[in-house]
Amino acid sequence: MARTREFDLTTALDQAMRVFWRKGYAATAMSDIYAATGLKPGSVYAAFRDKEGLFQQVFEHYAGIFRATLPTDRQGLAAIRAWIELQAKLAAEDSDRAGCLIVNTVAEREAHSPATQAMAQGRMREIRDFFVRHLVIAAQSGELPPDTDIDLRADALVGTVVSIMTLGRAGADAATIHHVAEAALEPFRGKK
Amino acid sequence: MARTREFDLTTALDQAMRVFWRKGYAATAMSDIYAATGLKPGSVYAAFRDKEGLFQQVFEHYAGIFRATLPTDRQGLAAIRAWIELQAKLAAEDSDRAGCLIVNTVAEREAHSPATQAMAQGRMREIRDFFVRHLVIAAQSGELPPDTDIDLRADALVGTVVSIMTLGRAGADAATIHHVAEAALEPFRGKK
DNA sequence: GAGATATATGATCGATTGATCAATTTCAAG
DNA sequence: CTTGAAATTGATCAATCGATCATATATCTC
Repeated sequence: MARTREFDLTTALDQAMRVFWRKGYAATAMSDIYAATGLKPGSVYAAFRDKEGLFQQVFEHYAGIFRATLPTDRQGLAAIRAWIELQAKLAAEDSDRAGCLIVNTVAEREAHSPATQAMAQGRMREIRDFFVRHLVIAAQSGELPPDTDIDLRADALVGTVVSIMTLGRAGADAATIHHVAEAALEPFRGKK
Repeated sequence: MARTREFDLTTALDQAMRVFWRKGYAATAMSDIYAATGLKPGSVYAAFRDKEGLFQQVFEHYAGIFRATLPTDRQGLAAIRAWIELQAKLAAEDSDRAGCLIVNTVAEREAHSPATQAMAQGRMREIRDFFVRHLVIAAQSGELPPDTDIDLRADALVGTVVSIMTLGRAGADAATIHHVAEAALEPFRGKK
């Protein structure tokens, strides 16, 4: 019927992702995308509709990768601790200082359409749900007191992640980032 | 000798500030500045050199206002508590969802020149110094144990502020922001 | 192989970007 | 009042923005 696509969609999304991730949406020009992917305008627009469409697919691509960092082999406080420490490590080691595309996107709110904003808010909710889930497990298993304020602890942990990501993007040094993570895990200290 | 300026520099900076604050640097067009200030291109460029020069003066203008929010009538933990709670209140009530221009600027690092980045990093340091100063006072006055890890506590508090500002910009609801503030002040709870 | 159809290409679109400029206006010094 | 210097104005600059297009090319179905 027709000619086949010569480039790999996922590879292109991955290359475009790095640009949006590092530069942000508004500061990224389509010419940056052409340079990063090696594609020409026509191919990009045929495959991704427009800049916003490209970003949304990039965002979903990122969200999938990001979701894979959530631990599945632990439960309760161990899962929370492991993930916070992993993210702190990644943020402290990230030489690109790109932060987290989800946090970057909700923070660059003005530059995005309502539809894109909603996508990003959805992913933020997903992060919060992860914390709630494991906090509930911890409270039920006796790791945390039964009267633990789950909402407060979940919001505080979301705040910690946002902070770690933003500090990473801002170029804060590793010690600062690890201190933030360490302090955030203090309320769970000494509990198995 | 010459014609006098017809507009007030500080007023213009204040009007331009709101635009950069809300939209970010990259997403702000000079035409947005003309609209916000009522000035024409020639006047803006004559007074502020270029977009970067304008932003730097806007940034200094903001930094002055921001510094004035730091409490001077309290010391030690009371000062820290008061300021964190004030910032949480401001972030939760901010209908513009603009966040904090200092945090926004370090987070939008890629869009700024090294000189502008350095200015923003300097202000971040200033915030940290505020925490260090009052933590030292608290430790010396017995509000905190003498062996308190000042660096860790200061970094954690900086992280809290970054988190509150970013969540505010992201449009998080008031409860989330207040939860972050509340959890951050927990290590100091019960201490006079 | 022929025809149909999707993709690749790169020139090019109008709009907007940051910035400049000549012309005009205004004010202070002499 | 004259004169020089600074400020205002609005047109306009080249460059870049996101996006489109006609054309050429490649692939699948028949």
